[in-house]
Amino acid sequence: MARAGANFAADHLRSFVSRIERMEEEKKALVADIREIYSEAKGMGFDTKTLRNVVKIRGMDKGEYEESQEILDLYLHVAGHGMLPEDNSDLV
Amino acid sequence: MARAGANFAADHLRSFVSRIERMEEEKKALVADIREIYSEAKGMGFDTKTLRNVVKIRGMDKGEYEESQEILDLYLHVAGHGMLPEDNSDLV
Amino acid sequence: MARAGANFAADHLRSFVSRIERMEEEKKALVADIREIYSEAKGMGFDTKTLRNVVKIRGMDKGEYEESQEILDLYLHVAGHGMLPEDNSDLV
Amino acid sequence: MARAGANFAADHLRSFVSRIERMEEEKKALVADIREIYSEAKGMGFDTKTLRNVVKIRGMDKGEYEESQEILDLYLHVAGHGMLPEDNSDLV
DNA sequence: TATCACTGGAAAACTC
DNA sequence: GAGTTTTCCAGTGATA
Repeated sequence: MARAGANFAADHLRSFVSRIERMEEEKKALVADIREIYSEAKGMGFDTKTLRNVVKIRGMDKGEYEESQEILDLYLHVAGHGMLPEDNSDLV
Repeated sequence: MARAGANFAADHLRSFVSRIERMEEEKKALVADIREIYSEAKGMGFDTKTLRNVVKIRGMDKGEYEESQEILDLYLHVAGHGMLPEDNSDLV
Repeated sequence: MARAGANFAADHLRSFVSRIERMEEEKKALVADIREIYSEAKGMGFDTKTLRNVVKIRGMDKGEYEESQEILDLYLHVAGHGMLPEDNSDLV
Repeated sequence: MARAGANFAADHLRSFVSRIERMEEEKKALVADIREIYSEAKGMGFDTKTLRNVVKIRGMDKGEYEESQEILDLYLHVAGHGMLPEDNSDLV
């Protein structure tokens, strides 16, 4: 049989493509499931946006979140007043 | 001339469409300008996401922001511990 | 026992959060697996970018069809108001 | 004078915020104007939804063309690797 | 009022 | 590890 090498490669290619496509399907289903849970929570009166925030924050490094809050506070202070509050930072 | 009414309507339609399209262009340009400012700020070392947050919060009613923060804190507490912190709320 | 409602809600909140976090973990693992397959294919001499394009094209057909249907619906809606195709000249 | 750097940064931050807020206001006004035009057209007997569709279709052509070009690029990239069109049979 | 669709931003993932 | 692209979600506006 001619082109044995090509067939060999083609077989592998087919295999890779089908494996990937199968996993993409699983991933897609998983995303749909997650969305479904949020929807369910919403149906019970929970605030979806806040819930997403909770999951995000819990997934963050602890200090990471606090730091981002501090930066936000600093920006808010500076934007809202004529002078820097404590003069203890270069802002960025 | 026949179809005077139709032409009349067509003239108005043309006018409406062109006026709308012109304003849509202006709006598009404005959005691009705003994005440009954020980009400029970023180039000076400011954190873009935080900056957007500042603008958003400043545009919110004051109590509104504080309330959303309190709800977030409550959710975080509940999600992170086995019991409710103060027992003074129905959560939602 | 007092506060049954709050504890009930808290239990649900914890349940939602843990279910979501668990699924997010699965999703994360799945993404890693997919990446692994691409890596394996690359090791066998396949061009990763091309392989991704193949998967994308194969998955795109359905979506493309639906999108073209939506555009057709738009045209039909306009045409249904006597603006297309004969009256087209009156539009611009 | 100490802290010149911080004040400098603070001034810039305030400037960015006020410029953005001003432009957001303009954008808001523009959106209101567009809505007003649609309302005016409606008052003259035009169907608002159809009118919006007309504007959308007229604005869509360019984008649609670019999208089809991207799809073509995908195909060409795959074809450039000897997978299309003759070797198509080996793919699936 | 509430749902639907769309635009625009944030985050994630792949590439180099 | 940085930049770019892609995917996802929040917010806004229109419609019923």
